Parts: sequence; C-alpha cells; structure tokens
Amino acid sequence: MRPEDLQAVRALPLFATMKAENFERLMPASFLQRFPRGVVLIREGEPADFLHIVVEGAVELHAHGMGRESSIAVAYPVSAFILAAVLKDAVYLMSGRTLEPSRILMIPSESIRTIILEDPEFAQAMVNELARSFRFMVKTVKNLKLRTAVERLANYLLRLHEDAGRTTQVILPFEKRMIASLLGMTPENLSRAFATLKPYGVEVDGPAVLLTKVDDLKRLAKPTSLIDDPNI
Amino acid sequence: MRPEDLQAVRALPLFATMKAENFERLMPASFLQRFPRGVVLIREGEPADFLHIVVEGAVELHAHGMGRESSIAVAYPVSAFILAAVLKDAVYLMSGRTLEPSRILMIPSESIRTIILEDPEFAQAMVNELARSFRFMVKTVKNLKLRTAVERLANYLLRLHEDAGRTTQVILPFEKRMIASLLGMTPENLSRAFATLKPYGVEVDGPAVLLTKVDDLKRLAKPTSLIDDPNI
DNA sequence: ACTGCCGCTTGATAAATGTCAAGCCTTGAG
DNA sequence: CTCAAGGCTTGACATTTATCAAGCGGCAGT
Repeated sequence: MRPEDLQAVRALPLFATMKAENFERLMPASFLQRFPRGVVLIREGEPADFLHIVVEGAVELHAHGMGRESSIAVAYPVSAFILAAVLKDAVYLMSGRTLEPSRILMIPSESIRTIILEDPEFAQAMVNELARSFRFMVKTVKNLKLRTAVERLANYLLRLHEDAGRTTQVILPFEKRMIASLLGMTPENLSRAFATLKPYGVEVDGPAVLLTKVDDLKRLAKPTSLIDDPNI
Repeated sequence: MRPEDLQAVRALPLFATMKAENFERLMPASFLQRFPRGVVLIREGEPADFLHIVVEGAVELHAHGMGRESSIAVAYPVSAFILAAVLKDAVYLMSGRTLEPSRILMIPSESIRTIILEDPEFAQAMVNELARSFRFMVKTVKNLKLRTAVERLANYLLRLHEDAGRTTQVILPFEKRMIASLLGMTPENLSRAFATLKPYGVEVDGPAVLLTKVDDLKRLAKPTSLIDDPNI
C-alpha cells in the first residue's frame, strides 16, 4: 500500500485509536484496491476471508432467494461491511457490488480476529461499527413492517431532503429500480408511488425530484427519529 | 444478588471469560429481578440506562409506528437485548415485554461501557453477541423482502420442526396473533396461510401442528441456511 | 443520423394482504 | 353452572402490491 494511503487509512475512525504496533501488523497483509463500477466484491454464502471497508465510492449490499433479489443497504465511506461475518468467522449473508468506481480496503479476517483480542481501542471501534450496523438493520425492519410502500418512499424523500440541506430539489442518488429494491417494492410500484405522492407536492423529472409541499408530505410520512434518523 | 445467582450469572457466556476483578465491579450495581408475564421492561425512545439480559423466561421485542405495532424478535436465555443501544449510549429502538415469568439481569449501561474498554475478554463476548444479533436482523430483513407470508410461515414451521428434533408434531410457542406479528402479517392472514398449507401436510389443532408431508412443505418453503439457520 | 438497448412509465389484470364483521370455542370469573 | 371475554376462524370486501405487456424516450455505438 502506498504511504499516503496508509496515512489516510490510519486516519479512519476504525483505525485512528488503535495502537501503532497493531496497525503495523494489520496493514502489510491488507490491500487497498480500486474497482470499477459493477464489480461483485463478495457473494453471499462464501466464507468471510476479508473484512471490506469502503474508503471511497459506494457498495450495494443485496441478497437472493426464492428466485428474487433485493437490495438491503448501501455502504458509503467510511464503513466496514460484513463485519459481523468476519468476527464470527462465518459466511457472508449478503452479496456486495460496487455502485461507483470505488476504493476498497481488504483486511484478512484472521488478522482482525487476532488483534481485536489484544487491542481494546480497536475492539471498541469495531463494537461501535457493529452497534451502528445493528441499529440500522432494526430501523430497516421497522420501516418494512410498519409502513406501506408509499410511506417508505415519502420518508425516503424526506431523508434526502434533510441530507441535501432542506432544498426544494433533491437528486435521487441511484437508478430508480435500485431505489425500488432498497425500499422493498417493484420498479412499477415505485412509479405508481411517485404518482400517489403528486398531490403532496412531489414532482419527478428523471433523477430530480421537487418537494414543493414538505409539510403535507411530512403529515403523510410521519417520519420518526426512531426509524429515519441515521445518527440515533 | 444472592450468591447462587451470582455464580449462575458468572457462568453465562457473556461473563464467563471476563476478569474476576471486573466481574466484582460489575455486579454490585446490577439487579437480577423476577418479573411476571406481560411486564413492559423497556420502551422505545427511552434512554438505555441498563443492559438487560434474559436469564430465564422470554422477552418480546416490538416496535410501534404509523398507529401499528409489530413484533421484531423474541429474546431467550441467555442473551442480552438492546446491547447496541447501551454501547452507543442511545435510546432504545424497540420496546421489551416479558412473554412468561422471567428473570432479568439489569446492568447499568455506564458500567458496561467502562469495563468493555478495560477487559478485552468482555469486549470479545460483547462483540460476539452483537455480531449474532446483527446477523439475525439481516436474516429477518431477507425473510421479509424475499418471501411471501405463506413462505415465511412454511419456513417458520420447518424451523420449529428442526428444533423439536424432526417430530411430526410441533407446538407453537406463542399465541397465533404473536406469531402473525413476528412473521409480518395479520392474524386473519395467518389463519389463511395455515389453510393454504393444508395441501402440504400442515394440520392445525390449536397450538399443535402436524407436519405430515415435510418434503412437500420443504419444496414450497425452499429453506436456506442463509436465512433460516440461527447458528450461521 | 440511425438504431437498438435499456430504464422508466402506464395500463390491464392478477395475486397477496389487510380490514371489517360475525360467529365459534375455550377459558376463567362469578 | 352460567356467562362474559378473548383468541381464533371464516366470509365478504377493499386495498395494496405484483405481474405481464406495451410503448415512450434518452443514450451509446455504429
């Protein structure tokens, strides 16, 4: 790995607190690699030989079953994905595919499991990442079980709106079929959900969406921090 | 806490590996308490002041929203619930209610967060529990997004069948409306799902269910270890 | 510029799921 | 024993969501 990359990795929250000697041990066996868009990094069912960390870009986590496929989440910098599989020395439960050209840090699982036992600060960083991931999944389940498709879309748009600084226009970060899959519906149903939201001030033009009646939309969506706030 | 209880707690996987001195520090501030059935132990949105561990009995974890309610999981001995909230010093994302008379060990969150930094073995135990919980939630999401209600019920029955030692008869562990909520459907829909499974050898008599054509049921349910095996 | 592909939308229809209401059966209290 | 309450089931119906098919429109490659 190049010196400047090493320095950048060392600055990541996951590695900033660990002991220097352990960082020295971890890195030589690791790779920081660039991937183009659309590369499958991991496949569900395979043993978790490496911990993957998104340093740059974005990775879609998705799963298969019953002849269907569904997106579960999108991992952004800087977060580890499939950390739980690595720590349990188990197989991946999800597949991972780059959504954009990305830089991925790959660390041998074995090293992670060794050092986590010896470095409390590193263990603490791993615990934080795991806890964050767990809570994200709980929110995902609540979103799926308590809301209809239209409600999920409305809340998703409101979240984009918040993240964009409450501008009137938000830009959908992915293709619509990807958003449909993330929200647990078919692309056709997403189109119809957008149509349903028109009276609530949602105007779609390709990847751009205007939210002209945010208050009305909120009354419909009933956002709650216990589902929609990524920082809680 | 009584001496024999202390001993039992010390033997739990979560505490068996930690240093004796840290165990001594943890316990005095903790309670091991009996609760009757139906007691609300924690409420979503409240700050996570205590880590709760089910020592005996069972606890339903459920969530509210949009005027609806849904069961997310059931915690059995010996597992911690809401561990992530404690570690992040955040609010609970789920409510917890005893399903049976239960013994619950309550440990101040503050102590957990302190000792996890000092005791690598304890941190490791926490990491294991967190990783297990995370993977459970991933499987829950896959179950919800990839399967229909009938398929979820079929797989649930097959799991009970496995757990019971592949006997022809399985006993539903909860009231049907609770199972319906866990599986993400209404009680009415659960009744109809049972009826749909009749041609696949599923005969219901109150809480007892006969599985007379397990192979047929499996062909319908298509169980996969990546969703249905709790130990993977 | 043409053209084929692909993502998206729309319509028609089907399937899945939820809602409301009624009735059955068990259970527990009086 | 009687009876009320609650859990469960069933029927009728409404709503939500998926499926299938067609067509639109932008975009990349020839």
